[in-house]
Amino acid sequence: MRDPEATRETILKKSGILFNTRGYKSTSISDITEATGYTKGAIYRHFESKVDLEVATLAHLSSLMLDKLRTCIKTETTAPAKLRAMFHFFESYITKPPLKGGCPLLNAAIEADDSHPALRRAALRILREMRDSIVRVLENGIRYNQLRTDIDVSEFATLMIASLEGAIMMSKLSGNDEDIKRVIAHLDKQVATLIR
Amino acid sequence: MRDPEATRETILKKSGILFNTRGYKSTSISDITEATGYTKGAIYRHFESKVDLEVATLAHLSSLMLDKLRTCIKTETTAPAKLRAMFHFFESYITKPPLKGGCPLLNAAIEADDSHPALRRAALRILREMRDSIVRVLENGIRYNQLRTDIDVSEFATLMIASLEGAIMMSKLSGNDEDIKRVIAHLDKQVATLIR
DNA sequence: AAATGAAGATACCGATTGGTATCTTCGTAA
DNA sequence: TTACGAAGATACCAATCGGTATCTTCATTT
Repeated sequence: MRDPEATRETILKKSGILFNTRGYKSTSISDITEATGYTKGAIYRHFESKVDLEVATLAHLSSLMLDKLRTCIKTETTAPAKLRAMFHFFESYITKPPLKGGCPLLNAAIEADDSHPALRRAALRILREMRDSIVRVLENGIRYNQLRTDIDVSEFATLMIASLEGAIMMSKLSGNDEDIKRVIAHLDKQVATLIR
Repeated sequence: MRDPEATRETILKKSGILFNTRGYKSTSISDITEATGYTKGAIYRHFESKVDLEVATLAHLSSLMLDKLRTCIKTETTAPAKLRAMFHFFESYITKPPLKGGCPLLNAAIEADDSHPALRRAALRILREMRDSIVRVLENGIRYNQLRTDIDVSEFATLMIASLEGAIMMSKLSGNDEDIKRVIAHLDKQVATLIR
C-alpha cells in the first residue's frame, strides 16, 4: 500500500494547484494536508521546508508546462506552424486551462521577484527555457528557409513571451478571452511578415 | 500636532510600498505599524479591516500611477508622441522606478485573480482606466488626422498593455532592462505603421 | 518469523496573524 | 477653562503559522 514516490507526486500535484491559484505565501502547510489527505509528518519527510516544497512544486509545474509546449512544437513540421501552435497553447490557459490558476511562470515571477530569491531563481530558469524553445524554432526556421534571414530572433522571442503573458494577466482579470485572442491575432500577423 | 488626514496618507503611502513589493497577503499589519510608526489602534481607526486597507492602498497606488500616465499624455501634442511618452513611462518602472515593486496593476492582478475578489475588482478598474486612456489617445489621433482611420483601436490598446506588462514581468525577473527595451522598440515600429 | 528502518501519524512548540476592548491623550467648541 | 469626542496607544484575544520530537505502522531483508 505504501508508495513514497506516489506520495511525493500527490503532494507536488495538489501543492501545484494550491500554489498556482492562491499563491505561495497564501497557501499553508495545513491547506496542503487537507488537499492531500497526508499529515505534516508525511510532508516534512519528503520536503525539508516550505520554501523547499515551493521550489520543488514550481519545478514540477514548469516541467508539466514546458513538456506540453514542446509537444506543441514537435507536432508541427514548419516553423510558422510551430509558432502558431505555441500561441494556442498559451490561449488554452484561458479557454481550457490545463492548469488551474494560469501560467505558473507569470504567477511565480510576480510573487517572487522582490522578496523570495529561491522562487525567483526557479522562475528565471523557466523563462530561459521558454525563450530558448522559441529561439530554437526561429533559428531552425531560418536554417531551413522557412523564415527570413534578417529576423531579430531575440526581439521576437521577447515580444512573444511578453505579449502572451501580459494577455493572460488581462484575460484572467477580465474573465474573458478577448485580450488573449487579440494578442494572438497580432502575433499571427507578425509571423506572416517573417515568412520568406 | 495631530493630523488624522496626514496619518491616513502616511499609512497609505507606506502600505503602498510594502504591498507592492512583498505582496498583499505577505504584508502583515505589524509590518505596517513598524513602517509607519503608528500602532494597530491607529490603523484600525482609519481602515476597518486589512482587506479594506488593501483595496484603499491599491486605489491610492493606481491614482499615483494613472496621474503620471496622464501627465505623460498631456505633455505631448500629437498622438504618436503621446504613445511614445506612455511607452517610456512603463520603461521607467524598470530603469528608474517611480514606485518600488513595479506596476501595481500587474502585481495586484496576479495576486488577486483567483482568490481575492475585492482586490480583483479594484485591479480591473485600473485596467479599464488604463485602456480608456490609450483608446482616447488613438481616437483623437484619428480624429485629428495624425493616425490612419483603419486602426483597430481595441487591438492596439490590448497589445500595448499586454506587451508592456509582460515585459515588466520579464525585466524584473531578469534584473535588467533588455526585455522592456525590446518591446518598446517593437511598439515604436508599430506606431510608425499607424501614422497617416 | 523476527528485526530493522523508512513512511507516515500524532501531539506539541513558540511566534505571528488579524482583530478588538479599553485606556489615555490631544484638539476644539462651549 | 472645562467638557467632550475623536485620535491613537496599550494590552490582550483565539486562531493559525511553520516546524519538530516522538510514536506507530508497514514493507522489506535476513
